[in-house]
Amino acid sequence: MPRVGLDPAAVVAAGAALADEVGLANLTMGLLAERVGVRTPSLYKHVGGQEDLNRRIAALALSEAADAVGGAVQGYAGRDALAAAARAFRAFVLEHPGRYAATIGVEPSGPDDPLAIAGQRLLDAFMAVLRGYEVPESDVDHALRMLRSLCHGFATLQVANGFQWSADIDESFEWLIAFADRGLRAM
Amino acid sequence: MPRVGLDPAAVVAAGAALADEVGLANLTMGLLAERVGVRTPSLYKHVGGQEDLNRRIAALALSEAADAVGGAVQGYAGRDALAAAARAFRAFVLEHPGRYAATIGVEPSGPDDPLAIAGQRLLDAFMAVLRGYEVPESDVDHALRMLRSLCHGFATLQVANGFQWSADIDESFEWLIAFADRGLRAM
DNA sequence: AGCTTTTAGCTAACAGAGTTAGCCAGACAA
DNA sequence: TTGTCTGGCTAACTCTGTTAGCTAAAAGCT
Repeated sequence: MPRVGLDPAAVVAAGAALADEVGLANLTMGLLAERVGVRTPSLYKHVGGQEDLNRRIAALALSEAADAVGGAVQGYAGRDALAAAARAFRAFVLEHPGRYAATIGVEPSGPDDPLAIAGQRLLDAFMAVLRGYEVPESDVDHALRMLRSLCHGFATLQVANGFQWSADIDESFEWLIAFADRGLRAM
Repeated sequence: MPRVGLDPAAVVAAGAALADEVGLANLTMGLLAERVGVRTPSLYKHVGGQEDLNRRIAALALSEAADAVGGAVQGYAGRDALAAAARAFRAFVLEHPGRYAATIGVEPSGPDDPLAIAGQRLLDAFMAVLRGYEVPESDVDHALRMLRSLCHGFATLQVANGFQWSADIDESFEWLIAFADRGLRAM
């Protein structure tokens, strides 16, 4: 038996990539094993099982999303920052629908769970956007939730093909950014 | 063998109720069969299988959501209508998380698919809200998608326990309604 | 009522996915 | 070289979805 030299990170990365390709619902342990060149039970030497795999993929996805959004915002403020963050977030979800889907419904076990840390980093990136607007301290949490709901809702509806009729989706997203910008500036 | 007198509608209704109780991911054919007092294979006399069951639950959910939102809007206009629609939608998702989850990712097979009809009815209910604002014809689609993204995003994040820290969630939702109202009135 | 047809329930059986147990050889350290 | 650790393997089990084929209850017809 030639050793493949796997480790948990490699398994999780392959799982995330596979989830993006075939959809999270079709990510099976057998398929993942085949992809990394190993028999199914061998995966259990690296991850605890399907639920653990899902959590790790989710943590990876949130971390990558935080990097993408955080990086996109660098050097911008106000409307430019908002647009950059929103576009980066949506692009990430569209490019990595499987791994992003893994983030839905998972709950961190504690404050030092990598999942919680990655999620917080993503929130921080959006928080940085809000700093470019004069939103009262008491409204920051609400505004953050609004931004998150908007971006998450739009992106997930789009990947699920939830927008049926013909109007251009990119145009709608730009419209939505402008809408949020006007609202935030008017505070 | 005493006949139970099932029919597709009863199976779907029971499935939707069970999904709300145990979560869509834990809705199993065996569990549903037990719930309706029948052996598992007997379910296949009424629904085509798990995928078909999921589609039917989704159609039921969208239809009920359309009724809830449409009913709530009756007699209101402008901000009152927006608030009524948004609250009714979120309340529905919070009360019926399982059946609403079934709507995510399903695609209608054609224009006369009950799924498409129910989805259109829900959209129409939100469209009625927009009629109370002076939004230009060219922006209606974008505004509708914005409302949908907001409501869908907020509700799904909340049922997934996606809002971590302490600020009051109901308060955030009311803030969000006010935010959308200001933005729509300013067009 | 009696006969036929339909059909909703059943048991049996199978396929596929997740998981565990236990073995064995490759890699590394002394 | 030898011993330990560990990442791979096969075998086996459970649980879920599904199909096939049977039987009796209901429904319809004369």
